[in-house]
Amino acid sequence: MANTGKKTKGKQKIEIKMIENQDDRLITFSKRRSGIYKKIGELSTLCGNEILFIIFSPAGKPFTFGHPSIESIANRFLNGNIPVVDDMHALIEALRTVRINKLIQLYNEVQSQIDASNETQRVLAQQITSETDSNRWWETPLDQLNPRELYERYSHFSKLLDLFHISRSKKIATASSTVAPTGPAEDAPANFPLS
Amino acid sequence: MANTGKKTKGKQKIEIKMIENQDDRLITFSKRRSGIYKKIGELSTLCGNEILFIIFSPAGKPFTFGHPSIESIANRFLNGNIPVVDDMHALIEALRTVRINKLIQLYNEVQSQIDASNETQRVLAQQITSETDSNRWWETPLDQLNPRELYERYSHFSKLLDLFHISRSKKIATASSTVAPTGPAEDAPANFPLS
DNA sequence: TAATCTATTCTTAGGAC
DNA sequence: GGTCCTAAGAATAGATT
Repeated sequence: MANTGKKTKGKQKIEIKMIENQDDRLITFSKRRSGIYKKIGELSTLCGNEILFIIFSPAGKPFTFGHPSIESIANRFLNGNIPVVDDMHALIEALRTVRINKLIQLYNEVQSQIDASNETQRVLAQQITSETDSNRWWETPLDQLNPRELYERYSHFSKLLDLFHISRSKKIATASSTVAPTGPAEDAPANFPLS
Repeated sequence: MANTGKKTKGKQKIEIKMIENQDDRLITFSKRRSGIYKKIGELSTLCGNEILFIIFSPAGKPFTFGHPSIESIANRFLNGNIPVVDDMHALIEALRTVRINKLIQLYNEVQSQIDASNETQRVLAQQITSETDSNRWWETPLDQLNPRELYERYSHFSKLLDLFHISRSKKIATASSTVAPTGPAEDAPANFPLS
């Protein structure tokens, strides 16, 4: 037979650079992301460790993958499973671990609030236009590590919200007492000024 | 030649379950972690997206891998590169993205504070025993999403610190004003009571 | 501890549906 | 979007150095 008999070209070597064709890029993104999920799951199982994986799609949408459950990470310290603290260094390590776990837990809370279902999405959207509850998640500060930066961000947030006539009549609850009052809505530029 | 001539056994198939032998487990952890780093880097390059990867070693030590720089993710929103917000859903998405980016930034801050160098570690340890600055990082609350839980945690922290005669004379600064005063140090059980 | 080796398994690019 | 297929490239278990 003159024909090679090969039914497909099989895997081809590709150069590691941005895939220009959007369809190919999306396919590759999906395939390789799954492959990484699998590898993460295997590594977690093989080595008994805990993993958080966050990836932003080209469109900016975040995908996460945690192994095992992220809750197990967050609860490790709360359950009293504190590593033997036999010196100052170990204490610092333990506190760091807690802090990181808290981050993960926080992330997961946000994630579950948003991604739970389309219904949740609808409820959130409804709340924006009808409720005045100041305890909504996007209005609570994430932390107090950098009060100044946090203030600036929330100032931006409040402007954004104003642009959409959302929070005109509310105070933005933050850890800082010096948050500027949110002014009336203005015409909305695509990029609002930063200060 | 009766000998097979094979110099090694090559890659063997393994069952995906906890590797009991600690040496093998550590080797596998190191090898596969590198492999995942590589795949993440490739995916980021191929598809132009941004990735954060956090993995806790069996000993609890966190490893991170971000592609490209984590700063680029955190700054995306601050730089005014806000996606066109043409409806309420998109606004929610944008706010969520900011929130996640803030988490990433926070994580990175903690990471850099701790991992920068051994010297930083030493300085921190020294501060524990000699300074009274209430703004030290491990005493500032991460967030205010769950004040009750935060209070409980810091109550535990203060007990831990007491056990090591660290913070006997200080108040633990928290977002809550109802933090229990830290009592005198007691004998240190491996697992202190949770309430 | 880290790098190297090699045979084998695993992953995946490119299609087809 | 998802599945299946194949063949070739890539990763890696087990060992050595």
